[in-house]
Amino acid sequence: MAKSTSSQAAETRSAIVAAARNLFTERGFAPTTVAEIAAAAGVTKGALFHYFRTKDELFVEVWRQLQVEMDAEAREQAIASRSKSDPYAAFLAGCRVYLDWTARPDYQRIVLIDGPAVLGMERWHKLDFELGQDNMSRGTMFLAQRGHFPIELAHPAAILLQAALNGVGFALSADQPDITRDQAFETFERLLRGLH
Amino acid sequence: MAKSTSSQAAETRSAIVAAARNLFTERGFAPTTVAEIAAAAGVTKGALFHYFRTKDELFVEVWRQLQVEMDAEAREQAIASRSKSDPYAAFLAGCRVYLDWTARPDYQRIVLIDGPAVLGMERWHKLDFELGQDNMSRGTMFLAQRGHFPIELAHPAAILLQAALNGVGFALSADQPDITRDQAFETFERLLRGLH
DNA sequence: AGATTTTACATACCACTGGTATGTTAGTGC
DNA sequence: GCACTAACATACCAGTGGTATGTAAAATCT
Repeated sequence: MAKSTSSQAAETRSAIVAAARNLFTERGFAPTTVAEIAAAAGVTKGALFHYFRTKDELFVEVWRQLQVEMDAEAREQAIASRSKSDPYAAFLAGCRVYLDWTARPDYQRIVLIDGPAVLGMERWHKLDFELGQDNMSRGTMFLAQRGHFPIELAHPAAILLQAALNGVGFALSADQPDITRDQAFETFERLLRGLH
Repeated sequence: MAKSTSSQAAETRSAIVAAARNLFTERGFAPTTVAEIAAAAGVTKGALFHYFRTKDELFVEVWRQLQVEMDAEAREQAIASRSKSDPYAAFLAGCRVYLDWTARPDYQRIVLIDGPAVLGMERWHKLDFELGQDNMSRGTMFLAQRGHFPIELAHPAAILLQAALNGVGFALSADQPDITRDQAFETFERLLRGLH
């Protein structure tokens, strides 16, 4: 009794991804079993392994989905905040969106915590920094060009700043109220402007 | 044929921890089996589970060991670099030591990558920030007191800066030579001084 | 429009994993 | 010397990711 049309098949597939995303968020990658994922998606393990050769491969798909969503929103907000009076307002808006995402439990657990552990450092570095590092580097490059901070430090600065945003998400989502989102972003902005 | 004296027992225990540390560094937490660890330590699984109730518990011990070593070296260097002309030279020296550790493969894999995934966010946050965040906060607090940046941002700044150092270790240990250790630290210093 | 191949799953099964239960032997206090 | 415990070894188990195999429907070919 195979599902007939290919659109139904696509539905099945995305149901699996959605179920995996929920369970990975709630309980993390390792403690979540593929049987649970299949059950939550309303299919059997056979179906799951038909679409994904391994549990890791399914994880990568979920990981990618989150990154793409985040990136889309960041770009959207960056474009919306474009202004001629403050040429890097757009860049700053993108950073703000990214900061918000780092505080989201799904993004945090899947992308920031389990991501490096499952993918391994080399794949994670390649994928993650490909996506975010580029935007950040453009921002620091802009600052270097008009401030008096050396242009060869633009890339190192981008690395440091993106890592700072990654880490602050952990602090924000921890229940302890020793830091607010606005404080975090204000500090980030000061660090940025402090460069030039 | 139980090992007799308690000193021999301590040796066995530390052999297990050392073997685990090596294997966790080389292959990561999940792919390393307890049987491998026991074999590498020259004992059986029974011995391992005699000392550690669970694989996680063994991991925590390894994790702690690394953190303690790092902290000891940072403190040592900080004290050695104390000077009256530059009152926060000691703080900076500690940061430098920490940066070096974030680029080490064992510290990176065990503490920074697998740590959050295995411990979970809440335990990780508690343990890690207990150890490292405190030092960093003292440094930013010092800066806040004599610069013109608001003291309520000292703690957020500490969080951002430590995360920045965490992240830069990844970039440094990746084979790509787009950033050097000195560039990274110079940039970090600029960010620090930019605060006030 | 029948035959053939491919897709989309379900079912049954397997090797291996972390963990447990149960030995067994040497030391320790009395 | 005798109970008791610490320090392991051995045997075993439930659950896990993954595979091999089966099967019905859809797509494709002739």
